[in-house]
Amino acid sequence: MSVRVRFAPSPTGSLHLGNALTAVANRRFADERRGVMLLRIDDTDPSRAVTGGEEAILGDLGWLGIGFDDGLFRQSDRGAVYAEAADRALAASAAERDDDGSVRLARDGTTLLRADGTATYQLATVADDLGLGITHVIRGSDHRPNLPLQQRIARALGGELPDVIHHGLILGADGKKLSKRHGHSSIAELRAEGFPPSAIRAYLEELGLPEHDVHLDLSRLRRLAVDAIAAMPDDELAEAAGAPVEVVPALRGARSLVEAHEYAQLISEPEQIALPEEARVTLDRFAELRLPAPEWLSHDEARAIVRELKAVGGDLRALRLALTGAERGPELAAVLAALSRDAALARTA
RNA sequence: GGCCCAUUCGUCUAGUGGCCUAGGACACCGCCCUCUCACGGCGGCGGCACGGGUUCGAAUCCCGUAUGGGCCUCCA
Repeated sequence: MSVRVRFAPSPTGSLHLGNALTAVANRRFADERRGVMLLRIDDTDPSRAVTGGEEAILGDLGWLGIGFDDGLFRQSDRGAVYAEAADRALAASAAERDDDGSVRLARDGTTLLRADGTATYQLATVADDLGLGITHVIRGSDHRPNLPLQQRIARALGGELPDVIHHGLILGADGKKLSKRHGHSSIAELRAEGFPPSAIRAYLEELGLPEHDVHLDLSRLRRLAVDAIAAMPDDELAEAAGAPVEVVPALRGARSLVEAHEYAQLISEPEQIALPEEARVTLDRFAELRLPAPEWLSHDEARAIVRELKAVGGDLRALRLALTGAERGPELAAVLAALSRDAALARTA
C-alpha cells in the first residue's frame, strides 16, 4: 500500500513555524516513500476563519517550496461526508442523537455533529483521515491527547485510525509557547525579516521529527540564512533581493535578504555625505586609476585597482564612503565592478 | 489539580549495556585572514537533571523525584 499523508492546517493566516515543521515533515515522509501528500484545510469552525487565511497558507507553502499532490480539500465542503459518517456511527449504535439534535459518541459523549448539523473537528478529522485514505498522520504533539478518542471515533465509524506520529513543538528561545510576542514566529514574519525560504526549509529539515519540544534557535536560523544566500545562483539572489543581476557579486556578504536589498540600494542610490578633506588624495588617485580603465570593470580588474590603492596607502574607508555613503557594506571591488566609470567618478569627484 | 509526553554542552543533536576521559554542528570567547560585512583557518569554554536500583560494567534498562511541555471546548 502506498503512503498517503496529509497536511491539514486551519485557515488562520500565515503559517506558524511549528505548523511549517509539520508540513515539511509530512512532505519529507511522503517523498522518502514515493508517497502522496495532500492538503486539507480544516475549517470546520467558521468562527475561527480569518479572511485571507487560506491564501496566506498557500502563499507560505509555495514560498517554502512545499508542494502537494492531491487536494486541496476543504472540510467546509465536505459536510455530506461527515453527515454520512455520523449516520454510520448512529446505525452501529456507536453514537446517539442528543435532545438538541447533536450527535455524540456513545461511549463518552464527545460531540460529533453539532445541533446545526455541522461536524466538529474530532469527527471531521477522523472521517477524512479514513475517507481520504490517509496511511500516516504526522502532527504536532499538541494533538497527542486526542489520540485515544480519535481511535474510538474511527472504530465507531467502522474503521481503524492510521498510524500516528507526533513530533515536538517549536517553542520560543525562552522555552515558552511560541507566540507573536517572541517575534519570528510566523512564516510571514520570517520572510519580512529577510530569511530566504531555503534557510527556513533547511532549519525545519534539520529538526526532523523532534521527540521533544525544541527551542527556536535564531542563531542557527541566521547562520543557515547566510549559507543559503551564499548558495543562491546570481539570478535567484537578484530576484530575492529585488536588485539588478549586475550587482549580485556585491550582495554576497549580506546576512539576510533585507540586508542584501540594502546593499543594492547603497550601490544604486547612495546617501550623499560630506567627506573629510584628507580623503581627497585617495579619491584623486582613484580617479587616475579608474579613468583609463574600461567603462565596466571585471571583478579582477576592480580588485587590481583596490590593491593598487592600498599599496600606495590609500584610504579605502574614504573610498567606500564616497561610493556608497556608508561605512559598511559590500566588498569594495564588487562595488567598483557594479558601477560604471562615470558613476564611480561622479561619486568621487 | 488530573491525564499524557519528554529530559545529553547556551541551542540542535550523535549515542539502543563495554569502542564515552561523551563525538559533532551552531552560538559564545581568543587568535589569524581582512577596506567594512560575510566567508574561511586555528584554539578555547561548555553537557549525560537528581536519587535509588539491575549488572562484572549504565548516558544507554527499571523505579521514584524534579523540571519542562502538551491537553483537559459542540477550537484545531
